[in-house]
Amino acid sequence: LMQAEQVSAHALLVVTFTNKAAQEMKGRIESLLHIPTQGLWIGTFHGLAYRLLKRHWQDARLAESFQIIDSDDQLRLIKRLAKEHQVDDATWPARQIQHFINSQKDKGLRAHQVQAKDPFHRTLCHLYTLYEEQCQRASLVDFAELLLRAYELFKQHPEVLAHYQQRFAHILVDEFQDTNAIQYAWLQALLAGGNNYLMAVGDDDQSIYGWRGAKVENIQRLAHDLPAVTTVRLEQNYRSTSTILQAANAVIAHNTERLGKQLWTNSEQGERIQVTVAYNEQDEARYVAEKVQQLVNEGPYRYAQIAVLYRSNAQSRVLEESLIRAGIPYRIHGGHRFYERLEIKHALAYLKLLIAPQDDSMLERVINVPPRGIGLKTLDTLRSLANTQRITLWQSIAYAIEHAMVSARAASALRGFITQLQQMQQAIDGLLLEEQVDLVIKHAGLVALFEQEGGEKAKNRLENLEELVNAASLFAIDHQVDITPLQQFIDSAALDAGETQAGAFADSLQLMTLHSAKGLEFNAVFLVGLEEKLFPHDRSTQDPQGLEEERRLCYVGLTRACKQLFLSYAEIRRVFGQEHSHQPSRFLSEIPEHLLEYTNASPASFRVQPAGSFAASTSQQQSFASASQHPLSASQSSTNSPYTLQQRVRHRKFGEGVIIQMDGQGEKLRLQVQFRDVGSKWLIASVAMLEVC
DNA sequence: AACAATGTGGTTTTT
DNA sequence: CCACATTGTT
Repeated sequence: LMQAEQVSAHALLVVTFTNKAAQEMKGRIESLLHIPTQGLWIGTFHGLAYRLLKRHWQDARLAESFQIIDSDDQLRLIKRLAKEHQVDDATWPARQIQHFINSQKDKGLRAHQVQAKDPFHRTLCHLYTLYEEQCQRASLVDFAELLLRAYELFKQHPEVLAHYQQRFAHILVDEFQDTNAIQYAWLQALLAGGNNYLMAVGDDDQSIYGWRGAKVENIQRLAHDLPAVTTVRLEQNYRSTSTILQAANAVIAHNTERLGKQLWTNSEQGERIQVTVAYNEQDEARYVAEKVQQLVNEGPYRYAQIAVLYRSNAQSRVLEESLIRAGIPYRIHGGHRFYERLEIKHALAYLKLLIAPQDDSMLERVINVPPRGIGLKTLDTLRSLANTQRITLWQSIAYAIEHAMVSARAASALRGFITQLQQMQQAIDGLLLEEQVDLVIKHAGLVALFEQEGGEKAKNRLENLEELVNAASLFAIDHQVDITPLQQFIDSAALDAGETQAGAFADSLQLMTLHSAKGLEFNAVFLVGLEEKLFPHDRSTQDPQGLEEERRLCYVGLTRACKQLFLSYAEIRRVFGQEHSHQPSRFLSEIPEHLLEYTNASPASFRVQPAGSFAASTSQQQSFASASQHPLSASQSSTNSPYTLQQRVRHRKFGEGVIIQMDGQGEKLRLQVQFRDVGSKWLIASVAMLEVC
C-alpha cells in the first residue's frame, strides 16, 4: 500500500483508542525499529489532544496549568452547580446532565450552539453554559473537552493546523469503528491538506462504543469523503481454532446491520467449546478457579495466557474471592481504577492545589480532609462569597479572613490550611517527583489519617498511597517538553487510569470486562455470566440497536480465544442483594450445538434448585437435594439405563435438550438436562418420561 | 464541628 | 448488597 520509502518516525501520527493499544503499538515499534518511542506521536485521541493543547495552550484559550478532570470529578462539579442553581435533581439527575453535556461535546456543539426546544431542554442547556463557564474559570478540561478543544484549535488557527498537516505524512488510525463525530472531524482537518497518507483499520462487527457516540458509519463515510480510498478486506483469521471462529461467525450472523464479512481460517478444528451451568455465581466462580488451576497444572498454559471476561465490573468481586481462596494469582484490569480511589483522589487533589490553587473542586475535596475544623458552615460562607465576588474559593479564604466574615476559630483553621499548603509548595521545590509525592501525602496528613483509622480498609488505603509514590518513581518523564514532571504525572493520572501497577509483569490470570478485552488475545478464555439481562444487559435489550451492540460485544469476547473457550452461566445470581434466576443468554443458543459440549460445575456444588423454576418437579427435587453430597461417580456407567452423558433427549414440555449430569440409579436416577430453549433442569428420570432422540 | 445512625439509590460498558 | 448522603446527637 505504502510506497517503499524512508519515512521518519517523526512524520508518523498513530492514533489508537485505548492506552493498552497505544502501549502495544509503541512496544512493537521499539522492538522492530530499535528506536525510542518517547516524543513520537503515538497515543489515544485523548492523549494526543492533551499534548496538542499543552503545546498550544494560548491558542486554545487555556491556562498553561489547565487540569484534566475525569468523569467522577465532572459529575461532582455538575452536582454542585445544579444545587447552587436550585435545579431539581429529580427532574434533572446529575448523570443525565452529564450525559447531555458530553454528548453535545462529542457532536462538536458548544452550549450556545445547542437549540433548546422545550423548558426541560432549556434547563439542560443553561446548565451546560454554567458548566462551561465554571470550567473555564477553574481551568478544567474534561475528556470530551480535550477533543473539542483540539478540534477548535485546528479550526481557529490555520497556521497551527498547517504545521501538523505538513508534519504528519502518515497517519494510522486503529479501531476506526470506535471514532465519534468530533474525532472524525479532527482527522478530516488534518487530512484536508491533501499531503498525507491515511491508513485506517476497523471492524464494524467490533463496534462496541455506540453508547459513547462512536459512529460505525465513519468507516463508509471515509470512503466517501476521501478521493482515493482502497479497501482491503482482512477475512483470514490467524488467531482462533475453526470451532471458535464458527461459533463467533454464527453469533454475529444474527445481526442485520453489518457491512458483511465471513472470517475463515486454516487453523485446526480444535476442541469443542465447553459450556458450564452453575447453580449460582459463587459456584460459577469456583468452577472457573478449578478449571484454571487444572489448565495450568496440566501444563498447556501459564496463568497469563488465560483470561476471564465478564459483562460488568461488578462480576469481578465474586471471582476475586474464589481466586484468592484457590491461591491463584490474578490481575484485574479496569474496574475500580487505581486513580479513582478515594485516598488517591485526595492525594492528587493536594498535588493539584500546589500547582493550581484556583481549582475549586480540588480545594473542596481536601479542605477538611483530614478534619481540621473547617465545617459546612464555613465552607458555605466561602462558596457564596466566591459566587458573589466572582472569585475562586482559594481567593475567598483570604477575603473572608480579612473582612472577618467567619468566626475566629474558623479563621485560624483556614489560616492553618493556607500555611500548610504554602509550606508544601516551598518544600517540594527541587525534589524528585516521587519525593514530592511522598512529602505531600505525609505533610498533608493523609498517612496519619489512615494510620489512625485502623482496620483492613485503612491498611489498604495506606498501601495505595505507597503505591502512588511507587508509581511516581516509575513514571516516565518526558524531558522534551517544558511541563513539570509533577504536572505530567497528575495529567497522566486522569488519562491512563493506572494500569502500570506493581506486579504487572507477574504471571497471573487476567480478569477484565469484555470492553477492555478488545484487541487482546489469550490461549484460553472464560466468558462468564451468560445470562439474559446480564449479557445481553437488561438496559440494552429494549431497542434492536442496543441488542446488536451487545451481540458484537459477544463476538469480541468469543474471538479473544485462540485455543480453548469456556462459557458459563449461573442459574441464580444475586443482583442488588436480591436473588434472580435468569434464562441462559440468547447468544448461547445462537451457537450451533455441535460446537458445544455441556459440562457441569463440580459435583459438590450441587444444591437445591431455584424455587419455581418449574412447578411440576420442584418439590421432588428439593426432597433429595440434600442427599447428594457425594461425588457423582456413578454417572457414566449406570447399569441398564438408556441415558448417557451428552445424550440428546426430548421432554414433552421443555423440548429438546442434552443430558449434562446424572445422579442416582434406578427409580432415583436424576438427570440434569440442558434444554435448547428453557435452560437446564434437574429431572427425575422415572417421572420425566424423556424421549431419547 | 465531629461523629453515629439511618436512609436511599444505584451498576452496563471507557477515554 | 454496599457505598454514600443526609439527618440527628453529642
